[in-house]
Amino acid sequence: MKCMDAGSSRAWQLLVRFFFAQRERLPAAGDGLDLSPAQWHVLHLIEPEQPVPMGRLADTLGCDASNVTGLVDRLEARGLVERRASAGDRRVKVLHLTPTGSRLRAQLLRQIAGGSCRLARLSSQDQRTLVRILETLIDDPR
Amino acid sequence: MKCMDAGSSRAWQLLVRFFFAQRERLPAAGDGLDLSPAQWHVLHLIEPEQPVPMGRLADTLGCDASNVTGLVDRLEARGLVERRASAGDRRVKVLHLTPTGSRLRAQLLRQIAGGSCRLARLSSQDQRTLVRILETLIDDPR
DNA sequence: TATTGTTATACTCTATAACTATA
DNA sequence: TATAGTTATAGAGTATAACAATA
Repeated sequence: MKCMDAGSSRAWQLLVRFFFAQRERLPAAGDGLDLSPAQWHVLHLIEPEQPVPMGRLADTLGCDASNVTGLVDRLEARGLVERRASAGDRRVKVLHLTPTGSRLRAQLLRQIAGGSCRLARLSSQDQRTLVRILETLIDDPR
Repeated sequence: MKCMDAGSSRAWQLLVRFFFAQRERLPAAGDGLDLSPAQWHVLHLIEPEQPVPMGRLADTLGCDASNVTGLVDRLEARGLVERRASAGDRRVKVLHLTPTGSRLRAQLLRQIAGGSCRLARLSSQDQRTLVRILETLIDDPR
């Protein structure tokens, strides 16, 4: 199969290794904030003033809708997000960050930024290239 | 703090998002093999003919020892790994891959290699750059 | 006494299937 | 009928605390 050429295969192997190495450190990142990795991810995905429908969240997370229900239940119980009925289609519920949620998210982003120390050692050019490549990888459908 | 400059912070955020995006897709990778992400990870870590003590596995996974007990219980129930008492210290149990486990692990590695499809769409130059950058990130101590 | 792994317990994450309300 | 979200249920992952066997 042509997707296993040397360059991309090597890059993939490195990404997987880097991914696993960092993954173990991610829960620690949200540790002081009492967030599980999944909650951490959800909070990361909802930007203030930019509400997200639950269905889209399920798509982005790549998990079942029933799962999102529980996830949001817990976040809502902590007063971090709010469900509101969508104006156009009343079956849809959109998620808004509360002020508390917004503040916690900001803390979270600061913690994430703190993890970028290694990346800061890259040259500016490499940083730009990395950003561009990652954007390609993330945006590319499937 | 100087590690929070715009370029590295953006790159880090994208890396984190990419990790999570992949994380949700990992079960799919082991899907045909009926492996959860955690089991996937454990099997990935035990090389044939190179047994691993349970304690070291807990360290590598970054989780509690009690967690490893359950994880290994399920793998052992499927005949993929085997607990054996260590010769030197009989408190320690080392994990060996069974022939079945070894075969499944080989399949797993082939699937991982297949995951490089997205990366194959990058230009050769980008692939080389990505490899170089990732090597820097991984080799750099902490 | 200290360490390795297990057990008991509790909570979160995850999926499937059946259900409700809306379209 | 089809879709968005919920509920019920079950299994896996995770941590803490108490425990057994060994050092």
